[in-house]
Amino acid sequence: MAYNHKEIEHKWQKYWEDNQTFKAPDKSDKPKYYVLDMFPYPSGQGLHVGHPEGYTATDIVSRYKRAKGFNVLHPIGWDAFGLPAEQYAIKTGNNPAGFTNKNVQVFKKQIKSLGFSIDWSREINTTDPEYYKWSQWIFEKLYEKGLAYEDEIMVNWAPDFPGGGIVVANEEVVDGKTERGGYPVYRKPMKQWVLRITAYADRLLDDLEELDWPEAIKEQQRHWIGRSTGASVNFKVDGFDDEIEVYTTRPDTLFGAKYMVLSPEHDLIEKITTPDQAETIAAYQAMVATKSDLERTDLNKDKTGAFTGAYGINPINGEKLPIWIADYVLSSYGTGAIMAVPAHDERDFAFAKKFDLPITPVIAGGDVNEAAYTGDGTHINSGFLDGLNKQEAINTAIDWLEDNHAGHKQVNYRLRDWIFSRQRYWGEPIPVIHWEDGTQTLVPEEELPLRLPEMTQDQLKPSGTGESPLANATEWLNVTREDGVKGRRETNTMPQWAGSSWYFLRYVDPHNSKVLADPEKLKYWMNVDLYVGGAEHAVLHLLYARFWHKFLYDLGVVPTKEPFQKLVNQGMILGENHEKMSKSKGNVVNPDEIVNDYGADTLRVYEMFMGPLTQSKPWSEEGVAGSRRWLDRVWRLLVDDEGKLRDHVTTVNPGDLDKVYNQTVKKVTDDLENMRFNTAISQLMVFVNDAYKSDALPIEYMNGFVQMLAPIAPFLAEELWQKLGNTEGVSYEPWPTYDENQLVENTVEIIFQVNGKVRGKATVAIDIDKDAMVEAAKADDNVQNFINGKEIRKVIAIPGKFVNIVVG
RNA sequence: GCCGCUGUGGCGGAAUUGGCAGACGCGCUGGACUCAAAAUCCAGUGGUGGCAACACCGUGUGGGUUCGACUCCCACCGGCGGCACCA
Repeated sequence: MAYNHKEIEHKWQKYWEDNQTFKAPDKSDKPKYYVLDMFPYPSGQGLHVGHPEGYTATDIVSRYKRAKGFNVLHPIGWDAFGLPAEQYAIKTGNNPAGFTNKNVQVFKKQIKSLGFSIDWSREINTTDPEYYKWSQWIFEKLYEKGLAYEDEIMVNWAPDFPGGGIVVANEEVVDGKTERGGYPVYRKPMKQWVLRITAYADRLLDDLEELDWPEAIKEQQRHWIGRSTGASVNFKVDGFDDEIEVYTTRPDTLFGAKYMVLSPEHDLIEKITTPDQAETIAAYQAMVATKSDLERTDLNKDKTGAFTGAYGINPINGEKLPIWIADYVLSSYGTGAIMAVPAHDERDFAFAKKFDLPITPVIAGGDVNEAAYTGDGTHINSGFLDGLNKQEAINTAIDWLEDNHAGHKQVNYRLRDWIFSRQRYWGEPIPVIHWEDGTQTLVPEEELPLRLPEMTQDQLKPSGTGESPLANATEWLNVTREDGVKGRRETNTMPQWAGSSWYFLRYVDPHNSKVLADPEKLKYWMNVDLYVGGAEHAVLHLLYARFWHKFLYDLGVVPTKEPFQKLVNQGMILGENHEKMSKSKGNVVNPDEIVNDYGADTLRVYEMFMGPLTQSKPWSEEGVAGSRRWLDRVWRLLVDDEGKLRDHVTTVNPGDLDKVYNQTVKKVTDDLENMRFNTAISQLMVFVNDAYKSDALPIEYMNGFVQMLAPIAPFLAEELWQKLGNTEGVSYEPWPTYDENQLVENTVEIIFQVNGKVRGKATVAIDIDKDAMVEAAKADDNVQNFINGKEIRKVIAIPGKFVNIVVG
C-alpha cells in the first residue's frame, strides 16, 4: 500500500483534535517554553507559502521541545482589525465582522491542515470585545499616566487614501508615501491622539543590548530612536526680546556659524520677518505647504529658502547672523531651528553656495572652496577654542555655554511620539468622551469594552470631513451625563498596531474577565522564548510592543522588561524566477494546492529543506516533488505493499547501522537546537540511504528515526509510529539519545599533503603516533613522486588527521 | 550617500576551531527491473587533459598572512534589505 497523504493527514488531524494533544497546562513541574509566531492578519487571500515557513519552524521547535520535556506554549490568534474588511464592507454592504470571521475560518482550516501543534483553546481575536476591552484598558492607563494625549500636531495626512483620507504614524511613511497603498503623504497640522513613546526612548534603546535578536533589527531600532548628544544654544534676535533656541551636535563650530535657519513652520517667523521680506516669506511658506513629504526629500535635493530680513546674535562672539527659513530644516526635530555652519556641514554648505552666503572654516583640514569638512582637526578662527581638537572643543564650548547661560548640554532623539488615532470604523474605539463644557473624560473602566456600533453601508461611507465614519453613528455618538451635560464620543479608532502590541500576554490567560492576564500565569510563561516572523516589522510592531510592554512593566502588570527574548526573522520565499512572488508576475504558489497534491508533510519538509530559515530562497516545483519522493522512500522503508510493517524491521541488531544512527541522533538534535532544519533533514536522508542498504532494521533505531522525523513531518511520523507498534502518540515520547562510544572508531582515514596539497590517503589506527604517521606518508607512492630529490624543510602532523610535508 | 546582510557546480544549498571544497536534494547520464513505458532500486556526475594511475585549474575580483584560506586581514566589484536633509 502506497503512502496516502490525504488519508493519513486527515486521520491524525482528527486524533490530535479529539485528544487535545497540544493543550498546554498552566500549572506544570516541567520547565516552560513559549514559542510564538507573529500575529497573522486574516486576509481574504488566505495563507501564502511564506506563512508555513515560519509556522513550520516554530512548530518543529515546539514539538522538539515537548519531546525534550518542556511544557510548550504555542498559540495562535488573529490580528483582525484593519482596512481591507472595512473597504470590503463599504463595497458590498456586508458587515466587516462577518467578513473577518469568514477569513478567520479559512485561515484556521489551512493552519490545521498543515499540522501545527497549536493549543486552540487559547485562540484570540483582536476584534472580539472581550479582547479589545483590554486594548482600551491599556489606553486608559496610558491616558491616566499622561502618556496618551490629544494634540494639534503636524501629522502625516494622506488625503487620497480610500475612504476619505487617513492620518498615519511616522513609522508607516515610506519614501514619503503610505506604507499601505503608496498614497502621497503631506505634513498637516491636525488634532490627533498621540502616545508619548519618546518618554521610553532611552530604555527602548538601552535594553536592546540584552536581547537575542538579529543585529540588523537592533540596528534599525537604534537608528529609528536616533539618540544624539549635543548642545542647545540660545541666539537673541536683534531688536526683539525673543530668543531662538537651536540644537547642534557641533557646539565646537559655534564660531563658524554664519547664518541661521528656521523651519517654514517655526512660530517666530511671523513676528521677526521685516515688512519688505513678508511677501517673499509668505510665498515660500505657501509653496512648502503644498509639497508632499516625497517632494520635500526624495525628489528635491536642491536647497530652497527665503530670507526673513531679521538677524540673530551669535552668543559666543556677538556676530549678527541673517535668519533664513528653509524646508531642509525640519520642524519636528530638535527645536525646528539651526545655526548654520557652512564650512563644516554638507547641507549648510550646499545652502550657502546656492544663496551666496559666507563660508568660514573653523577647523583646519578641508578646503571650503570645494566641500564642507566634517572630520576632526585643530580649531582655528575660534577664539578660546583655537588649537583644540573636535572633542575637546565640544566639551569646552558646552562649559562656556553653561557658564554664560547661553545654552546647555542636550540629548535629542529622532524618535517622535506615536500618532495613534485613525479616521476609521474597523478598529478599537478610543474610550474618551468630549463634553460640551469643554472637558474630556475616559469611559469608566467598568463600562469597558466600549463596543463598536453596528453600522449600515451608508453610514460606513466617509463622512467627508476627514472624520471617522463613527461620526455617522448618531445613537452611539451622543451621550448625556446625569447632570444633563451633553457629550460626544471620540470618533477616531486605534491603529492596527494596538491589538498586536500586547497579544502575546493574552495567550497566557485568554479568557480572564477580571484582568488582562493573571500575574501568576504571566510569571510562569513570560517571556516569549522564541519569536519568529518577517523582518518587515523591524520598527513598527516590534517597537510599539516593546513600548507597551515596558509601560505595563512599570504598572506592575507584567513581570518582565522585554517581551521577546529571542527573535528570528525568516527569509522570504521567492518565485521560481528568483523574484518576489506577486500576482502580476504570475509566480505565486498556493499552499493549499501543495497540501492537496503532495501533502502537508511534503510542504513542511520542502520548506525546511530549501535552505537556512533566515535566508531568502527561490521556490522549486521539482524540489517539492523531491521532498515527496523522499517521504515515499521513508514509507517504503518501513511499510510493505499490504500496508504492514516490513519483515526486515527486527529486534536483532547486526550493528551495521550503529554508527550512522548515533551520528544522526547527535546531528539532528544539535541542528534542531540551532534551528538548522535543512541540515537536520539532510542527515535524516543520509540515515535512510544507509538503512536501504541494510538487511535488518533494528526496531529501536526505527523508533528513534520516526521520533526525529516527527517534528518535521508529524502526520507521516504518527502513522509510522503506530505501525511500529506504539500505542501512544509520538508527541510526548522522550527524545532519542545517542551513545558517544558508538561514534568513536578504531581506525581513521588520514590524508597526506605535500606543500598543503593532498597527495595521498591511508586508513590507520586511531591512536597512531606522529612518527608512524610521518613514516606512512613518506612511504606513500604518490607522496614520493613529490618529495623525491627535494629537501624536506618541515613536517606538520596532527594525529588522526593529516601529515603535511613541506619541501622546497 | 550611510548602515546591515550576502556572493561556493547546470540549480537549491553543505563544510563545528584555519586542515580531504561541493554533504544532502534537484537536474542530468548509465545500469537493473519491464514486452515497453512510468515508478522504483543501484551507480556516476565541478571544469580541463589523460586509456588509466593521476595532473592542472576551481568558493565574486585583486592582493596579503599561513606549512595550509570558502573560513582570517586589506582593497574593490555585484546582488538583497533598511535608512536617507534628524543639524
